[in-house]
Amino acid sequence: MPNPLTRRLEEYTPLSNADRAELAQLTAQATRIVEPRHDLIREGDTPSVVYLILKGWACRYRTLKDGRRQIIDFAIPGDLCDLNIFILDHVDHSIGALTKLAVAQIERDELHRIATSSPNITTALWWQELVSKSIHREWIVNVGQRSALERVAHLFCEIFLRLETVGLSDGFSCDFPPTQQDIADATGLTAVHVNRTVQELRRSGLVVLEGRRLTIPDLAALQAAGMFNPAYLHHKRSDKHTDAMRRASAPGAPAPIQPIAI
Amino acid sequence: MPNPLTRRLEEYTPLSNADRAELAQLTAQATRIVEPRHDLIREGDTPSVVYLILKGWACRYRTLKDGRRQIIDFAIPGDLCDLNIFILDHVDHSIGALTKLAVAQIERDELHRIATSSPNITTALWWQELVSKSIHREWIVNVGQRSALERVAHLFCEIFLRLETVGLSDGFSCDFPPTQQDIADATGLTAVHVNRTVQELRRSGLVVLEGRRLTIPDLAALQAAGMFNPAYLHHKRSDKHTDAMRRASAPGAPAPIQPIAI
DNA sequence: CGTTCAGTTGACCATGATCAAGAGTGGTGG
DNA sequence: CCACCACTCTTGATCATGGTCAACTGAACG
Repeated sequence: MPNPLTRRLEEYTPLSNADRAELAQLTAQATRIVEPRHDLIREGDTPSVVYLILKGWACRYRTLKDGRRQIIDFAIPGDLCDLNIFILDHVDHSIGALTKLAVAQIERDELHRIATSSPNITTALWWQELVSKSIHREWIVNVGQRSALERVAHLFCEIFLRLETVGLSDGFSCDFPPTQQDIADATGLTAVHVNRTVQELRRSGLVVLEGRRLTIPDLAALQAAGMFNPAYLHHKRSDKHTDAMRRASAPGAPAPIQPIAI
Repeated sequence: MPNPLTRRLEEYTPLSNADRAELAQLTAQATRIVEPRHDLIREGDTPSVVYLILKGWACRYRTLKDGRRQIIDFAIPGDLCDLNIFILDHVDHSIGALTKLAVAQIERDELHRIATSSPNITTALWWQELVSKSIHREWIVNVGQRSALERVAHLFCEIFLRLETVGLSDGFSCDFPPTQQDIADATGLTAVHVNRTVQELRRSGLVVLEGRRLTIPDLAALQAAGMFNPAYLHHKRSDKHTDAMRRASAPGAPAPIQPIAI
């Protein structure tokens, strides 16, 4: 079974055996362990390495001066943290461990070497970066427009599908370490209201959430309840249909993607 | 006076005269005019060009099936739309014109040529991409955690500073074409409540908003009211302090940024 | 076996939504 | 030039979603 990063990247680009070997090597870099509820990176830091999550969950978050906290995104195995250290000079958000966390520390130079030698990997890395931006956009919609029930349902759908693409679901259930307070911070609700909302989802049979494990008996139903449309995740599978249609309607069109140098 | 794109990019990287000439050429590409309230790109499209906003305002947005609309970001002169067409195969959001809009259409190949020949420009383009991602993050915080008054104040601060960096403010006022309904869609409020909130901001002397023009008599006061911290915009000026501190504390450190090929 | 932390429940409250109507403004065509 | 239309802004009355505060339960872990 391939490692999570390889699985994620192959979600987008077909990789050669050489590419896979390169990625395996990345994964084997110096590993750092972070204890639950400790920070991997803190706002204002200027990290010199890129972190690759090998095992465990983390969350990106920002805090306001008066203590309010907003979780910006969850990070799961296969996610890279802060490719942007190549460009921006300090990180603008913190990353905290939700569980015990194992991360590979990838040196700038190492990543740079791979990026120059394996264009497939580079494209796939940027793909991950852009998908995570698309996820940000969806979160703005989530907190801005959806009701409490929709928000929580939507979050469950997203997490489940993202875990699925890295092989961390068994088809209808997955680990789910965030506490109700974490869900609250991610959805812009309070923990009390998240509790009531989760109970409602349970009552209507849409989710089973217990013992840090999430089960979704009927994904389509939960998606409907959360107004969830997976297109924004830009997964291969969810794009298949659109892809096929586009190729059919634009016969002479898309050459393989032209990578852009940076 | 340099064009808005040049101004924006120089906010990050010093550009050579050759770089500036290249950018001027980009700006001189085929121009497209879009009427107010019409779409430049629609969700699901697979555009073959990158748009550069020359004049006017646009907004990125997503809509839910039942008509709810969330504005994800405003786009102003100097903003590039969808650099990601190099990687993702369909756009996941629409871009609509708020005013009459003039955009330059930059062909993939053209951009690719410049990217390979001018590393400074490439870095600067990716910088813009990453900053806009950071802005997305801040919007999640805005809609997720802030009160109505804070949200609107925060939006005003952001827009004002972004316009300032492209030379579209006179120090304390700027154009502001979005309607109160647009502000509502951007902040996750209703138009009625935005109206009351704007009135409150007016009453306390924090903003003057009339005739599509925004005036901020006391920016520091408005920033305080909106819990606004400009760090997330990654502007040169707001980073100066941190930069200086970092250089002082890490003597042997940061070599010029290693661009990563893609 | 006590302490801690997540989850749960209830009573009450407030922010912001909804609905509806009217006022101002600008553009268009008769 | 004026009448009309469309759009934005404004205001009031009422309502509902979700917040706040506080107490209690239960499981996990030393």
